[in-house]
Amino acid sequence: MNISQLARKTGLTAKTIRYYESIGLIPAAVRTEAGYRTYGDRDITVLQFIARSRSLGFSVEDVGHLLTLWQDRSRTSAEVKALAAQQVAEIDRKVAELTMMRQALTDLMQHCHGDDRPDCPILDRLAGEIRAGQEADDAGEGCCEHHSSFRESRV
Amino acid sequence: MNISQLARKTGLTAKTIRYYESIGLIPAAVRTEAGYRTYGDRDITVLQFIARSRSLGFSVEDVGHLLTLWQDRSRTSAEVKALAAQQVAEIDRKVAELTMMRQALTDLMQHCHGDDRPDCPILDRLAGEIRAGQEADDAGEGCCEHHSSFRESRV
DNA sequence: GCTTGACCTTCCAGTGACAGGAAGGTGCAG
DNA sequence: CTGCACCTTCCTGTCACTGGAAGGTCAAGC
Repeated sequence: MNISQLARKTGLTAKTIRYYESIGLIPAAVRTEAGYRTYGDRDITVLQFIARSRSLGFSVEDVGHLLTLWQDRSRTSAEVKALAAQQVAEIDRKVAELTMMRQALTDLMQHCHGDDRPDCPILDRLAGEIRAGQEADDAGEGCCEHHSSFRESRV
Repeated sequence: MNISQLARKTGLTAKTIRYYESIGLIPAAVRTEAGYRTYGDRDITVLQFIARSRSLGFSVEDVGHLLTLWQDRSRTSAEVKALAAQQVAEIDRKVAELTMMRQALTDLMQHCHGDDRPDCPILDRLAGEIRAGQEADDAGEGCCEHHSSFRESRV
């Protein structure tokens, strides 16, 4: 089986498979005389394992760990379950972060009439101006001040 | 005001501010004779606007758009609200994706006793094996086959 | 034998939004 | 004048790939 056949059977791209080989996630493939990579049925299973793990949000590094555990006959199921639990916790963290963003955004939108007029409370609030008579707390600071805790991460 | 003072007042880092200048998100700062960037109070407002927008999940490109709208006295509030709505939709999409991942993960975990024994249904299912007597549908395919729709994105 | 087109190879660059660090210049207090 | 904190630019690294260039290989059809 050539690389694009394997790609088709696993839902990955040939590029991705070569990439996984290059970073050592999978061992180097056997080559034909002409240098073409050849694969067997075992490789389909391995790459599907990887694809499924990635689709569950595990990082490539985590997948490497999972592959090791999978090959290791002496590992305990508790180890694997712990990794999965950690992944669930990470997902929960991201959902919480996104939920806070969503709340802040819809709060902003609620104050905006959203019509033809140029006056826009969303921009005013992003700039730190709080319109009189709408919220009485804080003086030009604190409206959306979670940003240090809110810094980037992967889905 | 030097760059690190501005950084402190906005919650960004000096690196980030220089980066924003380098990609043209903010105009080039005025320099002292020695080449130091100097900033005024207006810059605090602009950078806070940027920091708040970023913390709401807007991409740097989106923030550029928001800044343009902010400066543009003739834009309508509807335009801004539409951008915010788009951002909310994006957040919802990510939450849905994460929620599906979470569900699939907890389903897997539910079948794993998580003890000292090496037998692990999580790994078995990632590899495509469905243990007899637990689920009768599908034959080695289809268990977690959403991966094409599940491919990467930012929080 | 020759061409065509689909495959395969390697290598390099780009993505987004910065962070880290090196090498060197500046400003000011003691 | 000696620290030390700050500033500058430039280069590299992150993560998980993707795109593309330049070139080799294979099988089919003429």
